[in-house]
Amino acid sequence: MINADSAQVYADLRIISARPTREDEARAPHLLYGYRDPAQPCSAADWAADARAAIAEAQAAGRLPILAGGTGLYIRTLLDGIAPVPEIDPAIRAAVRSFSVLHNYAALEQEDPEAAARLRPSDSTRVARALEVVRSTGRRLADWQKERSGGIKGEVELVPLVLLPPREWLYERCDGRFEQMMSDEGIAEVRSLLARGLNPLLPAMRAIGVREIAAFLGGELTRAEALAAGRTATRQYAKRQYTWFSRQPPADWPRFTEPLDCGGPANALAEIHARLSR
RNA sequence: GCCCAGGUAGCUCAGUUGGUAGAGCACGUGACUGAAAAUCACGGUGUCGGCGGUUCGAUUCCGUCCCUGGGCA
Repeated sequence: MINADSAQVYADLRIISARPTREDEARAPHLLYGYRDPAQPCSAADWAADARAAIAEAQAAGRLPILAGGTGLYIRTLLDGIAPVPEIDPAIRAAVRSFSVLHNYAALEQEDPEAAARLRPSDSTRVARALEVVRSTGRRLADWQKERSGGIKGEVELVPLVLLPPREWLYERCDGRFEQMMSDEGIAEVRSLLARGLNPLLPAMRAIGVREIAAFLGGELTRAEALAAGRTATRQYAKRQYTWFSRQPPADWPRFTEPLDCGGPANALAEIHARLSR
């Protein structure tokens, strides 16, 4: 099993990211789960490189690699590749991220007007990315993006399956899942993560559940408020995944739309087996 | 029982000198090229508590009833 989820890569987030349990992990080798320190953020390209290695490792061992996870950009990067932008100068990155979108957008209009015209002035992540790329590499992001490298789509036999269970069923699961995160173990996990004093902008610090439970621990939210906020955030995230996986993957990837409880996973696996045996 | 305040979107509330109403959040739809559990865009979803009255027209004014909160007994 190879993880394709951007939060499950972080060591400190076993419960908060709903990683496979130790019992699950005992059933088969699991790779790329909890393998990174939250202090070192993982990018889509970082993960894709690790996933390529993990797939090669599985194949060398004569095992069938199964990727599972909900980060669409990661999977796309692995299969289709990504623009070969070099590492960004850390000082430039830190400087860009310390400014407001407003400030960065004004700078982008000067340094890469084409990108500024393409992006929303309020889109802080993309504005910052375009700006750090042009500053650090001296080349516009759009120029880099004319090329994609590292995709393994042509080198592997892919058996994709998109899971799109009924929305109502999914939302009930989201509510139940956040209740589990608000357990003593989940709260303890967030408490020790907070104790590390990491930059709150790091991906692991932004994971759903960390914010809400931190607010509860800090006395800004009651337990009930934190629970409600976490459930809402989980459902909203599920909806974004739903939109991505409904619309972004190629049309010929099969969509599995049944609930995934009580035989659902078995049905999904049967579908995979059926496709593999063809 | 009496007095006061309030009843407007799923929630918290604004507003309409009488011409059927709008913010935030929630919710819905979508975008997505190195932070993606991120970031962003679009959309108002409503017997304005009920019933009567005045009026060309009432969510708005009047009466009455119901409900909620507070106070006095």
